[in-house]
Amino acid sequence: MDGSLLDQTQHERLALVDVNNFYVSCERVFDPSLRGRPVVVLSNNDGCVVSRSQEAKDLGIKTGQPWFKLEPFAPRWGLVARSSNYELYGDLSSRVMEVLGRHGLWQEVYSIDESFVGVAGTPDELLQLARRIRQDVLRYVGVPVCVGVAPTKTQAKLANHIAKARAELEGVCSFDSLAEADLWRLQERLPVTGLWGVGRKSGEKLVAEGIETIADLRRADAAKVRKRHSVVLERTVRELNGVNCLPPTAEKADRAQVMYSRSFSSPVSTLAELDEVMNLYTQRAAARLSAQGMLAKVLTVSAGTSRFSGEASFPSRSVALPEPTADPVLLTRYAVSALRSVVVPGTPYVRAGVMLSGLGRDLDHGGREQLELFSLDGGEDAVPDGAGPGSGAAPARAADLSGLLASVKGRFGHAAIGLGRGGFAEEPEWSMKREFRSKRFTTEWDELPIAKA
DNA sequence: AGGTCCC
DNA sequence: CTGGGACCT
Repeated sequence: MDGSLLDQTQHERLALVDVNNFYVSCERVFDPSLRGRPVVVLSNNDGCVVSRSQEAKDLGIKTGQPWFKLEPFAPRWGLVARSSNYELYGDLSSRVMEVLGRHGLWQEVYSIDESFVGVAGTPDELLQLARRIRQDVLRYVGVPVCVGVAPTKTQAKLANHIAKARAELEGVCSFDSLAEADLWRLQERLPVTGLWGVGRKSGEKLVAEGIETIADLRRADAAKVRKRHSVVLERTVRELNGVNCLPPTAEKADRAQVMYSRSFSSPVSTLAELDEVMNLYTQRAAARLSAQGMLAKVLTVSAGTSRFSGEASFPSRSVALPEPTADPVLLTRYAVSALRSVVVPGTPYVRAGVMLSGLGRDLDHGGREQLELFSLDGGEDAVPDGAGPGSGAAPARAADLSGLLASVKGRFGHAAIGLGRGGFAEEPEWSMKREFRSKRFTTEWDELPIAKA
């Protein structure tokens, strides 16, 4: 039956919306000169390709390719590289999600650039809605998305792939608007590997059993698939047949650990520099910790030399903290001395990290995310409510300090304040290489785009 | 704990 | 080709 012509009943469906070439698309929002050209976004330290524009894909560039191998060809190809700018991507991501949320009955953010959205309507209405979603994201945020609409998550993923692959669909594919026969024909031509939930391993195994296309898998006996493979794959089969069996991805449970680990642009071998590194990294980790309202019981520091040259060494050390804390001052002190105790001066370290674990909820944290700047300086405001006489003045101060740091950074930029070297505006020498980073147009006051009328 | 998958 | 997280067996 051709849904779009005959079927006027209401359906509840899922839309899977994702941004095309997300990082590259973000870069293009603020730099239109990148449109229509091959563009790649590089990983930390400008190491290798993590996102490619369509034009870059057409050149045969693969994700994971090291930039230094590509760079010589860049001028000839007109290829442009950008360092990753996660502040920008994170911010644009939340704007995309906000727009999607307006259109759905419910929303499940699946990753930085994709989201499931609950939709309902007749087949025609669903198709219109999908088109409107695409238009709105383009108009309000400026990035292109594809939309796949179907009865189950697996099918919605598939619909989304089809929307991407077939230009004539203009970024939108809704199963209810396809004739059943056309849908089968499409699935007969698509390899089973690459379907959501079918990775390389099970893909190979399926092919060996004669299940080569998505249509083959859809026709397969679910019970047999479960026996031979797994319940996961059984669910995929059932989902392909229109039976919802993937529950909403669970609310993200509290993290078990917070880690901040980076490699340097150039090796670091002096204690003074390693102190600086620990200073900065621990403050980053502590900020994340307190943003999530958690306290840590254990701190682990580590450093590492290059794996490629000579004797590799990966010194690390864990410290049990005297009490659960998120206090950046305390944590930084422990981190600096812990790393000092395991590191050998003169060794060329290329990366270091701080991990906070043994996490628990900070019970005193509820609803106090946004601390006012002046709550610290005197008056009754300096005494947090609920703190009885003699009880916990020190932890309260720590919480306030985290909030204060976050709030100042939010208002005046990341370099505005910090402990020790953390507050220096100038980047230290070992800072991650991000030679081609665009401005943080939407999250730093000093980097707002300027419009001239 | 190890395997698999996904982003 | 790197790392992290989630889920399953």
